[in-house]
Amino acid sequence: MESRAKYRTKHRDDLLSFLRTIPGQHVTASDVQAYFKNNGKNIGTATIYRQLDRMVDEGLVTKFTIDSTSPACYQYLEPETHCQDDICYHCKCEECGRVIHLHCHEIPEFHKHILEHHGFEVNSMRTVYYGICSDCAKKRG
Amino acid sequence: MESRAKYRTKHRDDLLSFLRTIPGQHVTASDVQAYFKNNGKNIGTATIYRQLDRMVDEGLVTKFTIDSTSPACYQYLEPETHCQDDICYHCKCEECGRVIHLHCHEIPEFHKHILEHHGFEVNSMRTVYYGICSDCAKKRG
DNA sequence: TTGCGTGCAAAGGTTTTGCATGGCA
DNA sequence: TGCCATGCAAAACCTTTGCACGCAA
Repeated sequence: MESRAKYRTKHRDDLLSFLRTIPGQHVTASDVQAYFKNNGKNIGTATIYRQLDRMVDEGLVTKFTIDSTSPACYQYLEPETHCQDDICYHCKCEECGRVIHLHCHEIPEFHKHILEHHGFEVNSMRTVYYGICSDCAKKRG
Repeated sequence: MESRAKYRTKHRDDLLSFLRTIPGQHVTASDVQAYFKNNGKNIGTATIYRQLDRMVDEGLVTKFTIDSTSPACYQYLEPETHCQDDICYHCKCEECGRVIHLHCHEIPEFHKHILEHHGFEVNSMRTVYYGICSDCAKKRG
């Protein structure tokens, strides 16, 4: 099945340019819209969702959800960091709600174990580790 | 800070009884409401959300989200499997939607690493590994 | 010229909230 | 009796959809 021909539009270029200025960061559709509004450019909500979803399909961007009440997050994937070594993993603190980006070499090895011994191929971009961050652990005592 | 006194109500008992009949299964708030409606009992939407969220706080139930458009899932946690040795870990297949319960001794060790080297205390009951199950991987070829 | 992209507004669906009433302790 | 729980409806919120028009190729 062929996919439809895709056009390169000004909005798409603007979106990609913006995303490239914030590598590794998470933004919501509404964050993106606010950024353009602050810079005098208006992009419709639907357009932002449509372009972002298209980029997810194209593998340029990942999308993930922390929980059902907060909006979806999008993150631009830098082409040069597509190698397994520099992927960041997401830890969400259940107490303060902060999302910590973890760079840990043991995680890919752990995922490899799960694949080889349990046949399940973990999607690193999608999986979120829930727990308590060090700051909140200290406060708890 | 003290937490408020909590009451034991008929709706709460009904909800817990129902959840205990479907251990390891995931239900949405709307599934739960439909179940009671089919059995002639009416429980308001808000009540279901409020009780379910309270059970999550109490550690009786876990809640997780597949993506931002589908509703949140709730799962009753059987008390007898609360001991560390028999905790099962949840893997959700992004393709077929199935949830695989994994018993793996490397997971607690991995979580220990995250805690000791990165200061983040993973909550095993809440964390869900997203990815592709072996069946779907085979179908993909 | 063809058909994809866009804007706007409306619709769709889930979850939360306000308030009066009912029920547990 | 004092709070907490509930029901109902409305509100809030994110995301998708329909349609007419604009624009890329």
